[in-house]
Amino acid sequence: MGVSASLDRAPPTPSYNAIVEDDEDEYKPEVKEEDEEEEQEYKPDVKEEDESEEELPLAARAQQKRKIKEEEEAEEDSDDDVPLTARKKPKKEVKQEKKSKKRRKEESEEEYDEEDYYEEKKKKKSSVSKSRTKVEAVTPEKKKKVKKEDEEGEVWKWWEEKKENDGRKWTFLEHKGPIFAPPYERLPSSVKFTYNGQEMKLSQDAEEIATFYARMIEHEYTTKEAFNTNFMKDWRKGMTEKERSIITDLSKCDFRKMHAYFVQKSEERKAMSKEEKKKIKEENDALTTEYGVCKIDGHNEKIGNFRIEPPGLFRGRGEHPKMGKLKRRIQAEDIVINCSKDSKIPQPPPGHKWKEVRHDNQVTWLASWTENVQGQIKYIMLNPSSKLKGEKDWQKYETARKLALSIDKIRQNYQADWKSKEMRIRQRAVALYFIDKLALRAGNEKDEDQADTVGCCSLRVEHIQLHEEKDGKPYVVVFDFLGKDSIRYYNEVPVEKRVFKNLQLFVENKKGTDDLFDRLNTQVLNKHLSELMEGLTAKVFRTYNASITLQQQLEELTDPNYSEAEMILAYNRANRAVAVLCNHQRSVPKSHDKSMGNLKEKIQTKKKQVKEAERGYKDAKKGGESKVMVDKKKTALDRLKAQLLKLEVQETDKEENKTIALGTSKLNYLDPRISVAWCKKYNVPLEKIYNKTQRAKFRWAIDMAGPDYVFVASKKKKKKEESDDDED
DNA sequence: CTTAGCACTTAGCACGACCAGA
DNA sequence: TCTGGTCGTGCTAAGTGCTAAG
Repeated sequence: MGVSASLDRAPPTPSYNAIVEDDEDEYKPEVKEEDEEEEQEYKPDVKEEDESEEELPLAARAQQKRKIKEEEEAEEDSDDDVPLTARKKPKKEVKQEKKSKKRRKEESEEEYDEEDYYEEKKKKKSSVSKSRTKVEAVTPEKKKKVKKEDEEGEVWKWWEEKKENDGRKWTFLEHKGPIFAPPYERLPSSVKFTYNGQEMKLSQDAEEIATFYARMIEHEYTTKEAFNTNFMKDWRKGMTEKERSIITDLSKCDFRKMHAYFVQKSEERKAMSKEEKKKIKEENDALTTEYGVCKIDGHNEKIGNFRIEPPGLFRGRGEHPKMGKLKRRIQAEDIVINCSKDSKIPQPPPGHKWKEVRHDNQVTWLASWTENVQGQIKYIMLNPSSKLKGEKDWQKYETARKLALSIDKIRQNYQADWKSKEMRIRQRAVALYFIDKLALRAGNEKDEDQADTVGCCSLRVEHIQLHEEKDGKPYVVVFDFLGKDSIRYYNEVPVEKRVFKNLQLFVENKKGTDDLFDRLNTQVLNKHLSELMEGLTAKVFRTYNASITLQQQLEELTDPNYSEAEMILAYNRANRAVAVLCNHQRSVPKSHDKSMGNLKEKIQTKKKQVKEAERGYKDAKKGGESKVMVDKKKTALDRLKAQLLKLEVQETDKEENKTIALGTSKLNYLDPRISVAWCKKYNVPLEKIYNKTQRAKFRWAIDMAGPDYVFVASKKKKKKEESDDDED
């Protein structure tokens, strides 16, 4: 099966036969008139271009360009080379409680015409791919087995089953609905709130909202103006007429008693006896067993979040304009339930009704509600260990692997586009280059009422600096912007001259607050990408580059003779390379310095011990002690040395990990089969790499990948595929 | 087309359970 | 047994990207 042999256990994505050899012309790079010589640049008639005017001093060139630009602008509306923003309409009003249309297709979906077709296909396929799971092989009584298997926590090997490709996500779904936040309990009357020094008994609603704030007064959120303003506004809405007339100034509110009360409460909780804690845990487990599991297509699967978010104050990240707003309590009346028609419909709490019960098997969620702060829909969905999530995950990595097959082409393609005469194409090409090289996020447009963060397509001029030369390197672009979650991205990147010149062009005559890529947005980019490869979007590059980096790094950093500790350090380093690439950060753990100090101390002590042991050993040897004695000392010395090494490794690891979060990439970007294969190949226990949750999530990969699995075969080795069958 | 709505993935942080060393 | 620290887990915000509506 040639190239796709290593992919052939990959049902999720259709049509791998489309992928052929690297150099196959799969898509038409619409590069017009490609020029052979570097400098023999295609000359756009009106537009400026970059290289061929090399000789002109920069300033002169700039002027020239500016002039052209002006002309260009003068007749802008006639061509399609118009900044996208110019077409954009002003921001829409904030829609809080939009009535959503309920016209759904779910009623009709029971009978699909294609059904038979898929049945057919399934039958044909199943003779080949039907799994030989021990469980299933023995009994044809699948149903019975299944029940047993789930009770005992055995594995549903869905990845060995044929995947349907209609949009249907399930055929049977039954669950108990969500768990609601516990009702508000009033404060004991001994806990006083004072306003302007005056004791005040608050109404229930006002008190509840006050407690949300009181819990947070130690947090730096409460020092932010936006937080306080938003809170005050929403709090006042929850007050009675009378309260509202009195409480007008947050700074006159004294929440300290309330705060102290909660601190005390939490200490009491901590101080509970073993038995009490156990009892609570058991009650909790019981709830989890009842509500945390659903029945889907003959299997029990865990639900991810079956508890409704409790009311509280919205905590946005970064400078979120809505921070401090009240997140109101969710009732059954807010909840839409999704389940099978023929399932036991979940019961709303006594005296309540669901907002709606629907039976939409085109979606994966079990329940949803609209949150009031941002007007977004929240969902209750399955746990990552579920088939529905796992299959999607698997498919994601298969798409990334597929990208590997055409990445060379795509790179050539966008490099050629750097010279395009069309501005929008150049912008697209440079943006794509960043996405590919730097693993930037796509960068969708955002509303004003969210924190000001950007991704690639939404970069603004103020987010980059261009240096003809920096620290001895030519053509350096300095990126400095806030990305997702307001995490800062700072990077100094030497780029190709062409890219640099293009950027100078994009920046020209723009204010810092103007879009860098004014003729590009994510839809345009993704449209283009989907033409290059089926299923290709901007985010695939992140997955691809993350996974391939891990594979390469592992290859590079692993020495088969390593001890287990060294193996793990090697793995973490490879993982870290990816985390750095993807800019996955974390705040330095509070205890970092301290625990680092402890570690260092330990190392010192251990060093001393090693020295002593060394001396002891030498003395024994010289002193002509018995062979047994000498050997004993030698063993002791070796053990100490090993311990020291382990500590030192730990130290390195810890220091390097200070501000880098490994978890995110491990969970979301790294094809788990790479890690599994590596573990199997070098006999590293998988538990050292993946904890229990992670192993559950990646069960499919653990089962599937053998020691020889490769994410992508290294270049020009794609012929000998048969051996890459990762069976078992 | 553009835009809004929707579904789903990706993200860092807080907190509590648990564990190793004093 | 206590304590300090680490780690796992839950939580929920914040992204991406597709599609239907306007």
